[in-house]
Amino acid sequence: MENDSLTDKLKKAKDRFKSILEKNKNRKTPERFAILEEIYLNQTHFDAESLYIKMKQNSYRVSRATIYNTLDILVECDLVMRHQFGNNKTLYEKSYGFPEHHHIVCEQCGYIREFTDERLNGIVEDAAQLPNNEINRTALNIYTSCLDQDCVNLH
Amino acid sequence: MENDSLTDKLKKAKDRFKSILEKNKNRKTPERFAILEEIYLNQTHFDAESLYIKMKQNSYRVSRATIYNTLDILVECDLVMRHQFGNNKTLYEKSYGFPEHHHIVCEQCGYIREFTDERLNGIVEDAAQLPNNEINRTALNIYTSCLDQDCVNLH
DNA sequence: ATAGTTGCAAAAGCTTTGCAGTATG
DNA sequence: CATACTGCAAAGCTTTTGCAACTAT
Repeated sequence: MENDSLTDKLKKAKDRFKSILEKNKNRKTPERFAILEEIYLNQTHFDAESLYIKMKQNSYRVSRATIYNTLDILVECDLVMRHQFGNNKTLYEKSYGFPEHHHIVCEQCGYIREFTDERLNGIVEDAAQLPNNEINRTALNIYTSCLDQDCVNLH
Repeated sequence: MENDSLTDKLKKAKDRFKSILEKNKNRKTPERFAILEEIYLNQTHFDAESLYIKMKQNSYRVSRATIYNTLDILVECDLVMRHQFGNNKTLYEKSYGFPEHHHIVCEQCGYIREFTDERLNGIVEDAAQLPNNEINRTALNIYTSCLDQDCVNLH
């Protein structure tokens, strides 16, 4: 599934969303699917406001309230991940059908790179050994600075 | 130094703060040292507002603006670390003289545990290998849920 | 003396909430 | 046709900013 095209991934995400909404007796409104589509056909690491603006530009009129509400649901459904990279801004990222990964964030220009490392699993499992707990998610963020002046242009 | 008493650590933190302020030609105001003292003699993982309230309760009157300003400086001086544990709140933690560690955060009750793992260093070094970058800090956060109802009481 | 700091209050930025109207099941 | 959902605007929270008054050097 990780080799699917963008539209394949969108389709699978929609199917998942549909079935979870049905299971939970939530309504399958056009707004919810339009938001999911906007997210899955576009770039990763976005904030709520940019998503709002982008949908307005695409002539799809949704309110901010619906954006926030739907993002909450999508996170709950494991279709979207919520991140915080140290600047008091919440960023989101499509996640269903994409491999788990971690982030390297430049504190100067905000550029975000992704990486994976198998060894992390062992660390996390060992660390979280405590009765009555279950791991929901793990975030490993590496914050860097560019050594050159023109940080933004380098990436 | 990691075996020093709280007051020893405070003293060393004050010395460091003093010398960095002098080096940068910043003023050594009583407010700045009062805030440092409040932080170093108290519990870890606090937010700006609680610090503000606590100082007011201790009859030390500082403005919120000074709290935020001083926290910025303390972070810059490596005397305090800034954290975000996924709930849009910035938490701070005294750090000078305390071993580096990572966090396990219960998403239900907010309880925070700390852990260390030597193996992480290798992962971080391998991940961040890119010219013109330098690592400022690394945050590994494990988010959990309690499986029991009375989550808060269990910890 | 002078410029860095403080305090206060206003403003900014992001997110949540209340409510009237709408549309899904 | 009942009620979950949407849109809008207001409110809430945390953090930042502007400016006059103060004080460390």
